[in-house]
Amino acid sequence: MRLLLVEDDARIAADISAVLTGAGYAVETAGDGKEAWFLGDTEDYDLVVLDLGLPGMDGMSLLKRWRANGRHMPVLVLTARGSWAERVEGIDAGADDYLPKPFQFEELLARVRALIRRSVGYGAATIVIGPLTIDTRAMRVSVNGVPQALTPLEYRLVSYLGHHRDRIVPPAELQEHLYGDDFSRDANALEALIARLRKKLGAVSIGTRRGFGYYMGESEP
Amino acid sequence: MRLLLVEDDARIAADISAVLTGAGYAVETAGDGKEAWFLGDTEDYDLVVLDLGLPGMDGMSLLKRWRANGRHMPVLVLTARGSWAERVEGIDAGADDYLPKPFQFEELLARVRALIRRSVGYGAATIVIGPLTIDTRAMRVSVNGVPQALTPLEYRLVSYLGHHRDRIVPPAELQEHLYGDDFSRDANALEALIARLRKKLGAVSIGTRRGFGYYMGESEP
DNA sequence: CAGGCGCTGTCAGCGAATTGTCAGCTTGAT
DNA sequence: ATCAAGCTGACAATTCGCTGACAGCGCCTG
Repeated sequence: MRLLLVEDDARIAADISAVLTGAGYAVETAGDGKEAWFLGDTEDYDLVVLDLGLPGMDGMSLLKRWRANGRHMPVLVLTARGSWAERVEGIDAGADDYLPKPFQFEELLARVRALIRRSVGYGAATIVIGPLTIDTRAMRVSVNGVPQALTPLEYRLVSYLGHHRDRIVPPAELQEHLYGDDFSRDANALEALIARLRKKLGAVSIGTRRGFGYYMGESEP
Repeated sequence: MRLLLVEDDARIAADISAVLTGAGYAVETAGDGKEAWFLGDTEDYDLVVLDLGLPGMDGMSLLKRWRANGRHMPVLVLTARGSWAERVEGIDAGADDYLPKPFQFEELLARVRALIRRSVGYGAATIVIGPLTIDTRAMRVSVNGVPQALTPLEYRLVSYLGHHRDRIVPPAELQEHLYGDDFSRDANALEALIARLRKKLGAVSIGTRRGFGYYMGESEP
């Protein structure tokens, strides 16, 4: 799961980012409205956490412009001023949920989970592919009912492939979702990761189409 | 996805073309305004990348004339002079997005993706030619509903011919698309590739017009 | 603070799929 | 009939992806 965090206060951004990263999400941060606009308009995120009252561009108009451009990702709005009028305006603008500051990180996580579940699984919090089961709520994976201990990166990988089942995912896309914009990684890092994952899940789980990418589920020609 | 790149500087054109091709688009290049006008007016592109300041015909009037002729494909304008007045004029003329030079290729790709997504809305981009179906999103090809295992190069070849159906494509153009500027390859490499592809797809699929080139679909003189 | 441990990136080597090359053959045009 | 363009099968070279080992890093524990 790939998240965009829009927050101008660097200190707060770092805290929230740490919490979300710790929960297994790939988090990218935008510090001002312009950057947020560009990222949200051009990249694919599974969810946006948006703080109102940004420098550069008002958070509310940012949201409106995304929606006007047909961007439908769920947006969780953080606001210090939880007035009723603002809530209405925000929902009009296309916000999916509100969280008044200050808040507990627990609650942030719960709402993030709820929004993602609502948008990706049509209510279903588990993905089943053959003998493999991915519980996106508990972030656990089991094979033939036997729970597997996956590392955070491994989980993000199965999760992404699971959400895009029956589709060939190019390595570049996986890199982007796993590592964000960080281009420092060797291409081999991904291959090593996949090798470890296959060892844990059993060879049947992740398929390769040489020259194209990886997939889970039915995609064999 | 089929793109037209209008750029007079051959060196820059080659670079951009390579990047876009690498991202999976079928790219054609026009080096001057007249050629661009002709191609943009007669062929169907999913997006045009237009550099202003061309010889032969001003990019801005080119754009205006396309729009006047009812061509609605998205246009991404590249400009060295990102002045406010010019932006306004460009948007008036029908540009969908601006990218000031110099730019990172990453950013170009992101904007191209965004424009295409906005215009087609992730529509199922499948090309059907007789018994042959090309799913450009899943990068899969099937004959009479039976999926075929194609190698990356083979796929790029059918994809290109599919995008240019009913048109004779000269071997040189195919070479350029498949291999870029890399002239090291023997001319026979392409013929060998086509032979392998025909074997997989059935002989009916790719036609030869001796002395002119290859084609898919109908091509009676 | 030292030591241990789990996670992940890097490296090097291997095997296999993909693709280029070659030589000879077929086909179509003049 | 002749010749060049194009086709094809075999083979070689190259590239791609996989794997096991190792090392650096951060985190936890004692």
